[in-house]
Amino acid sequence: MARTIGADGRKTTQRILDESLPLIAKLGYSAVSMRMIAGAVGVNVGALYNHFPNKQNILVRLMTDHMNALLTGWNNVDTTGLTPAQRMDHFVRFHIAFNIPRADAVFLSFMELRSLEPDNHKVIEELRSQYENIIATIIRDGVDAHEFHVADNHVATMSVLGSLVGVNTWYRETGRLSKSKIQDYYVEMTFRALGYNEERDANV
Amino acid sequence: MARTIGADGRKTTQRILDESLPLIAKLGYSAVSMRMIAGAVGVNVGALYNHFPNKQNILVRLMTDHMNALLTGWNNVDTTGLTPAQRMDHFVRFHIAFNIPRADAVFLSFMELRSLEPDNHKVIEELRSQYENIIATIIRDGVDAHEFHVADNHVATMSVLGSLVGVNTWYRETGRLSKSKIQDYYVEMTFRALGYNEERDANV
DNA sequence: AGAGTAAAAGAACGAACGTTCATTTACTTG
DNA sequence: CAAGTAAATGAACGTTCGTTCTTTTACTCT
Repeated sequence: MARTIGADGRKTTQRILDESLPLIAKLGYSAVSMRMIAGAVGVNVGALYNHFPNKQNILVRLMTDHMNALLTGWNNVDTTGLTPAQRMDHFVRFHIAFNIPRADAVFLSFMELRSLEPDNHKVIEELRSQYENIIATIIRDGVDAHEFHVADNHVATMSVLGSLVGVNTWYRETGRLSKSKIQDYYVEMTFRALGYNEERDANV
Repeated sequence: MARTIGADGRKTTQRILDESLPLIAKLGYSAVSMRMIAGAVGVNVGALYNHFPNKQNILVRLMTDHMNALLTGWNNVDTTGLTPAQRMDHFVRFHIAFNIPRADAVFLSFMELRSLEPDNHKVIEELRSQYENIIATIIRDGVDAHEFHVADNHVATMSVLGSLVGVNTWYRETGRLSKSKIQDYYVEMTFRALGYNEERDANV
């Protein structure tokens, strides 16, 4: 056999990404072989190399595509004229809404950094820190505007991010809580953790 | 060559565990070969099989040892006669103090569940949920005692756990903040997130 | 001291790995 | 319709994988 009827390069490239994502998220990058991916796509191993130069490049594409979509997604949220607290409200809801349907990509992007060669690692790490900066900036602005009261900006940023990232580890589509209820709860807890509208200063 | 001078089975077993831990934490279970482990220990590949029946068993030992130490550690914290809020204070400090020096084991125990065969997976998952239950119980008791005010017990549990687990992803020994300052900050933010001593009820 | 066991070396096993390559076939373009 | 390119096959490459096995040596116990 050779080229099959209806074969389309762009479609095959996308299918490789689509099939790789859940495989790598479930089993880990090292545990997924090119033959597994080829099998899931329904193609011979060698054909993968028409679309990606090597295995690592598939992982890199998955990660950069996800991180870029995440940052672009937030950029498309209109926050002009909003107070820091209102921006945080929007951010928490955005993060949850964006990440829940992308559990595999989220997991992979946070977990498989260690599988990347140094140069690729740098690229992804940079995108990742841009996302952290979004939170850090909102918190700083909120503190400056006396809406938030935190003992330490960095610890607050990391605590908020950790709490949000954790949603993906336990949320199940079929669960008891709707997505919008979860958003409400997380906004509430985030605001509390950040000392929103407290009279007193942080007593630490 | 054969048996080396001074070779001691129990010591070698422990060395295998000690060397495997950072390797697997850094590279992932699948990416670490038995030859790498043997090399780190300073022993031939075949010798590993005098101490562990197979590769997976090394991972299982690392995980069970860690989870058991974690649960035992908390059991050894005396909380008799304490209010739920005081227990939470102790718990947050315990979690941070225990986990920071064990970053590799923490990471591995949460991340390599997917590398376990079903039976082993079940065992570790059970230990893991025991730990979640500690938090859930304190929160429930605190709500019953009107010390905490949360909209949803489970979401609150997961948010607190996520925020705490995240410490390990950013804490560095050489960082700006001492361990005890971090404990103070996290206790404060956890209490706030749980609506500690609020007059009003949760307004969600 | 001699017998039995514990702990290592080191070679070897087949299977699976990522990758390459020649080849074949389908599509596109002039 | 012919020439060139895109996209696949399937076999093969050299490595590395987890694991097994035989052999050798160090220690322990009577």
